[in-house]
Amino acid sequence: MRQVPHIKIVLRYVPHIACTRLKNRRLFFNLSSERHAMRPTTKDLAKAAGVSLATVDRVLNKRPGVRQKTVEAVNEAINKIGFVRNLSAANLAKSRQYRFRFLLPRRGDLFISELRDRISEANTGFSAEGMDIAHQEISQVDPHLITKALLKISPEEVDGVALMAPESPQVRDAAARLQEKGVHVVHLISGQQNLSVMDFVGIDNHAAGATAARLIGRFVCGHHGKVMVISETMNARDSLERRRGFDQILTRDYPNLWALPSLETHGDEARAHEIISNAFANNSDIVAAYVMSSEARMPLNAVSQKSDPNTLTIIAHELTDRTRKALVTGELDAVIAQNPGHLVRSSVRLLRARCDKREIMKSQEQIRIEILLQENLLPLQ
Amino acid sequence: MRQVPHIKIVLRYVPHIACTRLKNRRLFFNLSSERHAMRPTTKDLAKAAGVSLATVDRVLNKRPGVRQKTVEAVNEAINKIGFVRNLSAANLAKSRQYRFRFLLPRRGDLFISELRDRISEANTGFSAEGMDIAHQEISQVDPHLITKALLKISPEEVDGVALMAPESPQVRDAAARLQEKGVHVVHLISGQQNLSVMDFVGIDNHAAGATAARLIGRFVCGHHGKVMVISETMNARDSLERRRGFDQILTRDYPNLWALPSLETHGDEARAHEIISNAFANNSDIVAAYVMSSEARMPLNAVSQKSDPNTLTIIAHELTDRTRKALVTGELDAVIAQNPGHLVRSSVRLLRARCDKREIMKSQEQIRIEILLQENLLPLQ
DNA sequence: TTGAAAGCGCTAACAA
DNA sequence: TTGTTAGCGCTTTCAA
Repeated sequence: MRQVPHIKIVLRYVPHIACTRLKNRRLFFNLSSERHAMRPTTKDLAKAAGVSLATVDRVLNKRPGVRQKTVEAVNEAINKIGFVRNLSAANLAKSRQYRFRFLLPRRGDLFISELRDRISEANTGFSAEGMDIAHQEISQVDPHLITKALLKISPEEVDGVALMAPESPQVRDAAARLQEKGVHVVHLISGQQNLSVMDFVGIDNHAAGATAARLIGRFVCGHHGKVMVISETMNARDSLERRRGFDQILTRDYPNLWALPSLETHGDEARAHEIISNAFANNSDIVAAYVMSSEARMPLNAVSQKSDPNTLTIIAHELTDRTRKALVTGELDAVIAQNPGHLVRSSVRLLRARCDKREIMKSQEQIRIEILLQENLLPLQ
Repeated sequence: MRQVPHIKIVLRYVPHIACTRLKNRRLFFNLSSERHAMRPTTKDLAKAAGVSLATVDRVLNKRPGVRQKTVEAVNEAINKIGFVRNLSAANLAKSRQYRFRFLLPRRGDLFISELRDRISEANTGFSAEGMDIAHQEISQVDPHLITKALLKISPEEVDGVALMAPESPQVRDAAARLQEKGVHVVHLISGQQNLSVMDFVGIDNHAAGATAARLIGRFVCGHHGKVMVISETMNARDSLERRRGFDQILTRDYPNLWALPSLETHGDEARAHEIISNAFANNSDIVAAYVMSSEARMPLNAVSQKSDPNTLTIIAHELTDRTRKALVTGELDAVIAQNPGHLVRSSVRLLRARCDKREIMKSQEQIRIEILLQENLLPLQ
């Protein structure tokens, strides 16, 4: 604790002593001629390196047109004086605006609408940081239509796209072309993961399937029987991966259980009821059901109508009003979820990092596979 | 898509067309005399409201000294022109620096060191936003010492404190006095939750205990037997709440299980071994163990030494190197965790919001109760 | 109760 | 290859 000289002057500069204000500290330290506690600025850095502000800026932003020797001198000075750039100042000076678009499937149910809500929330939350975030729905019936929607996007209007669409060669090409035009693309939830250079935001689907199998295996308690697996479609890479992960654990660790071939609802209510009824009719010993797709409403309705949820172990994906209710009533035994808010914010951070040519903390952007039971549901979420 | 007049001029202003730059847009729109797409600034707002910049600022920051009528005029103008303040500019102009301190127990093991790592990570990550984050260890043997440590903190050196310490009247008083001095305080992990006006960052411990009971109940599969409950101490409010939540679910839903009285290790390795050995000696029918405290290493070692983890269902708290390994080998059946990175970042956001007198999004700051199995562990974390 | 004006630290157009 | 300089949008001091 240092003595503050001329305390009245200091106080005069501090109308609301809530948090430290550098300006005061500047004054304070100038008076006591101790400047070390202030954070060095580009100006200090320029002085320390013996160059101009412009050169410092060039080095900091890795812009070309600086001699290697000068670059080194600046970098040395950075370490020496412990310079940390002020992001607020940089953002202000750049006056950047980031326009990001989320492309979501038009045919979506509860989970998509959850996502939409998080997107508009993100738009509100990030708008003070110069972001303009919106979503747009695209038809998913034909990869061609997705491609068309992608090609319509121009770098003059959009800086980044988060695409939620099933993988296909056409879509992949269109996304690549978009990137070349200067519009950054991340794949959201579905689409390729780890495979391409493009970023993927979503859970590891193989692990998610494995988690489902583990929960079912443990919850079923050694009973022998069949496990129903229900998906919207098995054409999507994410469904395939979930199924692979599921089968791997089930066959290895639970010989008492036998997983039936995947039932595909195609998002059609009537069809869902029909194929699920049939499965129950043809298999009297179904002890569990795994609802694999992100829209659980229809399959869940069909399963619950045809069976006793108290004796059947049911696991579904994603937390929506429907699955939350099912969890609370005991209709569902567990939900495996990826947090929509996290998905959206992670996409935004990734796109922004790409725009700024910044590296991202991969580990912080990993989307966790959440296991939700009745007991660990958060009251508000 | 509008036609851009004088495209060459525009291009000249856009050396790296990575993301939109407002400046160009300004130029662009000025040329085509369409200004509506630009985000209004305080200047625009001042003009629209017919007042000066200073007055606008006073209204925006809810500072006193403005006539009610003027306030209303400005607020109307905000809605009319759709003004959204630029946070970067505000931060820059304020040159604020936030100094936050995490006070952690000195006697901590793996989980505390995990927290420490996240704190220094946060310090790196947030330093570009003018934050200076550090941690400090305090002895927890005597509430008096915690109180003393709290009272030593001065608002001239610290803007906010995240306190991880068991609740006690003395500590509560000291924290309150600190707040009065202008140092904001949040309680981290332990300490009061919901009870006081002070913010709490951590999981709902009652729900966490209930989750543990549910998992044990389901994993044990109807076998009859006793459940061992191990804690560091039962003097802490968080342990009590976990125990309450645990008992509630176990007695209500699993009459086949009987929870033994809590064993208290007091963080002592020898004692842990002794009391756990005794418990096994006195109860031949223990089918599960719940390690309730955040440091699971010692209890886990003791339990594993005295029993066969393959037949015993074990649940512990927090993801550390030890529990991660235990999960992978099957020694542990599940881990109930609160993410240390989230805890730290949430504390920082809360403290910052308090410094800025901003409201926070309660729902976004809720710490989730994670259930971790072998299958949903993230590769890097 | 209000307003004018000088910055905050960084960026980028332009000059050299 | 480097430097000078005018802002970016907001805050705050001081004067009125």
